Amino acid sequence: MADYSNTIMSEECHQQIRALSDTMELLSGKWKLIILGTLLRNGTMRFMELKRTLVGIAPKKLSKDLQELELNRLIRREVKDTKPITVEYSLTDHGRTLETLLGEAIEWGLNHRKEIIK
Amino acid sequence: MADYSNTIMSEECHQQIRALSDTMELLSGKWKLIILGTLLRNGTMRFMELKRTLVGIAPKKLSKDLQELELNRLIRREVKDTKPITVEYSLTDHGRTLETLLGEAIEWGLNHRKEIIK
DNA sequence: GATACTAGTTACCTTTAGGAAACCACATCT
DNA sequence: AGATGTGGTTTCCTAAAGGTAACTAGTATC
Repeated sequence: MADYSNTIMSEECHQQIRALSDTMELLSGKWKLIILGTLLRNGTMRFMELKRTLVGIAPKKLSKDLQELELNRLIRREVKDTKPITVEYSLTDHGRTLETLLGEAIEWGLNHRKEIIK
Repeated sequence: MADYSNTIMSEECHQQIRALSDTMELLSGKWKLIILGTLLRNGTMRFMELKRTLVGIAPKKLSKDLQELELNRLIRREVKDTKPITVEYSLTDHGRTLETLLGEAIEWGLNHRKEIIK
């Protein structure tokens, strides 16, 4: 998406910006972080469980975000042979590696609020 | 902006989500991270210096993003009494506290690329 | 007086993100 | 046969993000 190839800087710097953009793009949007956070806390959840927990999300959005997260191997989608069929979503090991980063982003956000209020 | 007040979860969890949303909202967008990164590397820069370095950015966008970053006290705007007047932008101390977080986001992004390729 | 550099602003247009409502196939329950 | 629950998809619409181009005001230079 973002292409800064014309931007004046070193190759190493370009790599870093690309990595940063990757990370941001993956987590950007109104619901992705909430979905990840919810799965991080609750473990495995079904589609309708997620929909009921994330009050206000449209099924279309939930479906689309889950697909994107799955494509990026942050979550796993498993169709269970129950009747009616249920679909379980859970974090992958790779998805769980986000936990520390998110923790620090939360810390920074809390601190930022203090900075802005004062 | 984002309001998850209906979402089913504890108050503490709400605070964390708010903090995370704050952080993300601040850094989201096509250019903000690049602007911050550029100022982090180069120190103080003028408007036109930034515009020339960030090849492709429209002056309108640069101006708007700089205003937002200034409102959030991540950068400082100083009008110099030169002729013609010049305007210098630089990170605040608070802005510099982002460095470690960005560093980890870069690390995660690099690792994520390896994970996706394999 | 025309040109150019400073730091922007304004008006207009396109693209993307996201929401609302309806619908689908399949299965069970009554 | 009709209602309900599963996990979605489709269509339509609105709002926000971002790009393009032209324009401004002030100063200095040719």
